[in-house]
Amino acid sequence: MPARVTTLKELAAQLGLSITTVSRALAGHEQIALKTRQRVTEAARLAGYVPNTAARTLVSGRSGFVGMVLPIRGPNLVDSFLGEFVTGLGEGLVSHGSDLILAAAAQGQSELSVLRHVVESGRADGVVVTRIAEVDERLAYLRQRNFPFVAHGRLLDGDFAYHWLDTDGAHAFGEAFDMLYDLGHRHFGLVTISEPMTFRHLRQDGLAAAIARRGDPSVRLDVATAPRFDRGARTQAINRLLHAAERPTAIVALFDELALTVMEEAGRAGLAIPHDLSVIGFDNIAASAYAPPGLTTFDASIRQCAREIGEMLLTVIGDRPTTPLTRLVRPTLVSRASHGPAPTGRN
Amino acid sequence: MPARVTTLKELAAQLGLSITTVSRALAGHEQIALKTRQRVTEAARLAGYVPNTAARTLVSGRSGFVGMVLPIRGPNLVDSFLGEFVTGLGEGLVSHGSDLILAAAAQGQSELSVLRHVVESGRADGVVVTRIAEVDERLAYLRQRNFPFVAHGRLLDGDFAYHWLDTDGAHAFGEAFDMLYDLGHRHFGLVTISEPMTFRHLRQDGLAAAIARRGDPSVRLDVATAPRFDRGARTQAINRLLHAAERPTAIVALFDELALTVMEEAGRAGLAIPHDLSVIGFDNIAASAYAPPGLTTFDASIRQCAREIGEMLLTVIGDRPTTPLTRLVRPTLVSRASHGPAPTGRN
DNA sequence: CGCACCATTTAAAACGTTTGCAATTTCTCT
DNA sequence: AGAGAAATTGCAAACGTTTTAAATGGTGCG
Repeated sequence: MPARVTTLKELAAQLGLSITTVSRALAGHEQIALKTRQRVTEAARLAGYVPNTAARTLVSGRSGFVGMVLPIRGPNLVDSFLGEFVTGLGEGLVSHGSDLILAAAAQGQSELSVLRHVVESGRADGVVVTRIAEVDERLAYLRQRNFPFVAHGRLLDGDFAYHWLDTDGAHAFGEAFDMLYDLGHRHFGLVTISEPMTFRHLRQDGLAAAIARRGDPSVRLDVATAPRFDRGARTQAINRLLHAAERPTAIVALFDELALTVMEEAGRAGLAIPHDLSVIGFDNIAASAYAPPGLTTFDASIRQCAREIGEMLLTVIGDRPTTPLTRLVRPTLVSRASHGPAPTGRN
Repeated sequence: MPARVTTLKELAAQLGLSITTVSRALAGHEQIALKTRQRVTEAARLAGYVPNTAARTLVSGRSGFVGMVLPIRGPNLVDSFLGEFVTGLGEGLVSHGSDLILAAAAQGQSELSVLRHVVESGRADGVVVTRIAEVDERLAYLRQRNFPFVAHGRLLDGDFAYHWLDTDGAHAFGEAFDMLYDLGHRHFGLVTISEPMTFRHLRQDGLAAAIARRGDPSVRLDVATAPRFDRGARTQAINRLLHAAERPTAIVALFDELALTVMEEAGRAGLAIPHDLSVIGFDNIAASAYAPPGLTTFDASIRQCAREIGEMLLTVIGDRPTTPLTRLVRPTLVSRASHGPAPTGRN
């Protein structure tokens, strides 16, 4: 390894040129003689010169970073998409040479305060916001701050324009209903969460809309609700559904974790899947492929979405488009063995 | 929201003080009068002032960031620990207010070049290196560069001192062998990968050592090897093991993904687990709990380890300890239903 | 030979912060 | 009141880069 040249100054001294010329040569300015440019580039390469990020950021106002807040939840709660999401985001950013900053929000610390810190400190040129709440203070802040961001998810009311990419959960849930209806199911269960996240709303509405479209008054929908991270309450709610006098023949869960719990509890109650009960989830997490008999679910291709989000954000940072970039991604059905025809006789 | 004050200069002007005083007051210097300190702090709070990271980094030489390279592999290959690891790391860093930088290495781009870029650009004060190879150019670079880092994993030969945290895979594999031996197993299979990662070496050595310790010449070990990311070759190697004239009664896999494939292929071959074949994995990924009959494996508590790595790295950055910080974490056995007594009759 | 013009290079300011040292103010004591 | 010490505050440089505006040197032409 050659002697390390840290700074432009050192490189300039070594070449007998001014800092300005070296800087411009490396930036490829036409006004610098081609021969000089080549000489400088070669010397920089040899010296392993990498421009100092802090200095460049300070003068240019661009850090080349994209930020994201990482909420730290209870000791055993890890966002099941984080790995995929971060990989996709990295993939989307790498072509422009941008890096990702993950700023952790400790338990109890508001996500907004961390977000503000990231934004106001100039650490990032833009941010990604995920898991949109029905009333989302982060979006409100970013908007009034006029800071570049892309949301993974939508607000319910389009009261202000912003850039987002969302999974079309409404469509998926409609598709799930139609499929189950065509298999003879009339009595449905929905397992959902109590938190005011917009994706919950959208998926439920998609289900309701599909039911309404069908216009069959014999269709019945029972809903079980529990807080997102309360495993006990979740199990309880699901069991109420499973042990009701009239049990649904098909249960749709807001996401796979819930669907897997449904399958577990159904097994415990002696119900065979899909013979006695059809179950459909959403997200296609790894475990869903392995949980017998294999969960039918929807794949939202998180990594691909995150990649697009990264690319969108780079566009937003670079071009500051005035019309919102929006993208609705339709999830694909992953048909496994947890759904089937409605049971014929009453059990 | 109050009018935004971005800079120290503006804040100083507003308070009728010099930049120096404001800076010192916010830093809590004793030499600034208490009353002034309080007045400044309050004004800063009100104005929502957050110091500019670039400027601070430039002058102090500390960025407050910890870096990590994120290798982008094939479209469907996501590091299964990434989510947990990143969460733990964030958790470890958050108390000191450090953020995490994830620099993606595009497919085909060398991880080292990205690491160099992160280091030389002054983006990070220290880095985390995972998945240590038997000959690891990243470690060599960081060492000669004398740059703070903590490795997740060990080199095989302790030829130079560095800071690391590792999972005691050798111990776990010994434990697995002992348990299976005591259950009557004598013919073992090992499913492993061909890449020269040190964790492979350590785990295999742990197994070999346990076998040697037992000193029973009737113990036999067959090894199936395949490239880490080649699913076809993996299946093939496993099937050679399963369909050998004399089939092992117990298979130990280097990690859960391999163990799950073993269970799948065993099922396909009509073998009942654990009746005909015991399988033990390593890592305790989410799917292992769901894959019937439930994979017995070892939990390495990645999140907790990553958290410790984060804390170690902050110590390394702050104190530059001369003696290496090392920590060997013993994984815990997660006993599920994929292992049992050796089959009595010969099949 | 001198002037204008072009190509190429450079000096200096700026970004926002921290910090060594100096300056100012306030206090204490005689 | 005045000197000296102590407490408090401020000036100015520095970090490494980009960029504006200006300087330098060379060439062709009259």
